Amino acid sequence: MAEKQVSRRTKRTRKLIEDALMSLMLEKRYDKITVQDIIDRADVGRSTFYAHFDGKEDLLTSDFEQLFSSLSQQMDTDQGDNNEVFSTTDLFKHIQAHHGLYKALVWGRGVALIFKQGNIILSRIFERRLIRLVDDGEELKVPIPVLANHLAGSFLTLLKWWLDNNMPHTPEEMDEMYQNMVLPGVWGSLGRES
Amino acid sequence: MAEKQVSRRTKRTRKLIEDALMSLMLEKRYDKITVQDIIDRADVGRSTFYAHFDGKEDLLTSDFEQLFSSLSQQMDTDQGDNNEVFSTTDLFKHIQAHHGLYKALVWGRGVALIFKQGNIILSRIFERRLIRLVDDGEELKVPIPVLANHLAGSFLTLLKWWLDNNMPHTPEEMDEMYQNMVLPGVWGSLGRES
DNA sequence: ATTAAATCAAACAAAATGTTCATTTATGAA
DNA sequence: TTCATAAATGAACATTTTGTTTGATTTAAT
Repeated sequence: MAEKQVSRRTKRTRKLIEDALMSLMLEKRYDKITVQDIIDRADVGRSTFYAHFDGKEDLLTSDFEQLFSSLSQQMDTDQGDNNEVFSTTDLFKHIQAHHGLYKALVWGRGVALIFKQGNIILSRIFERRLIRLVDDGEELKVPIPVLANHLAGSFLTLLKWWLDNNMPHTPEEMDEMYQNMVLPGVWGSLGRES
Repeated sequence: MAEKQVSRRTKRTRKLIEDALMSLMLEKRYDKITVQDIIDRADVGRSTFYAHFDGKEDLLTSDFEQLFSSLSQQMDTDQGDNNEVFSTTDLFKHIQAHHGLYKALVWGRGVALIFKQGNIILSRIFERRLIRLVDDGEELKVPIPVLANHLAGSFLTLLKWWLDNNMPHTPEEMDEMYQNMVLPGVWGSLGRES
């Protein structure tokens, strides 16, 4: 995997631009932000911007993917014992640590991306975990993909609520609520007792 | 409430434009659609468009509000007996009836709007229903607003899955899955047995 | 048939997006 | 430190999209 060779100058510039977008996103809706705004804030030439990104869209996805890939990586190593197959404490912690960033994303067009990309990534993770729990051929009240989708969606919904309300609870408390609301239904749908 | 006096001609034109946007949204992402696209499709003059709407944004919210207001109205009259406080069959039916429209909305920028506006409207409804179920002062594992948010979010997540997968189940089946996944957690969080 | 409202096309101004290029600046390898 | 070169600059430019204005036409209600 040939490490992409990037000069520190390039790295710095990219970071300048990315940070500019983030800071702007805290102030106004993504679709109201122009490229001009970004390069003004980043104090970077117009041509420089286009040398690095194809446009606003590209910039946003770049930011976002970076963020979520570190997260999904963490969740994947982090298997958890059987009692905590669906623990989200670490997720909430990760997000608390980067909450400025996430908050920015949860605003404007960010919501769409979070709910799309985030759902895809999390669903995949939950699906893998669910499959380990059921014997194949087993008849379920709710199909696995729907369950996985539900687990991911519920998490993201709760996450959004948390961020929208300035994180009034600890990650542990949030996880507890999540477990309370979601687990009974999941176990039931799998035909298990909690 | 003086009924707004609109000529049928105006109504027709507005509908032409609204339909044009809908049909375009099935083809490409909302933010890639230009006003030019819309008026070409609607076969309507540029000035006419701006006579009716402030811009694309205005048009979309107009479409959306119209759709969701009829829905929330229906849900509000439709109280349901105690066993079906959280029945969503009618919701799924309503959406099936307008699925072209919803599918369009669930695409591009629509997702953001659905998950924002839709969540607000549904949360309000669920919150009212939840309040009727608990004695005040009662200590809950999960606060009512969080529960309401969860109910709304789970519904919208499931709805999106349904539409994304070309509605492979009947509204009744979808509602059953919804109940299976969501109710046990809600009753548990309220400190009740199902 | 008359009239007022609504639509039209076409031409604008203004804003935002991308591209190009000659010039300057910083980087890292020698 | 030196120096070749990769990267950033900014200013000019073409293009696209937006939103407004005009005055000529069409349409629908009385």
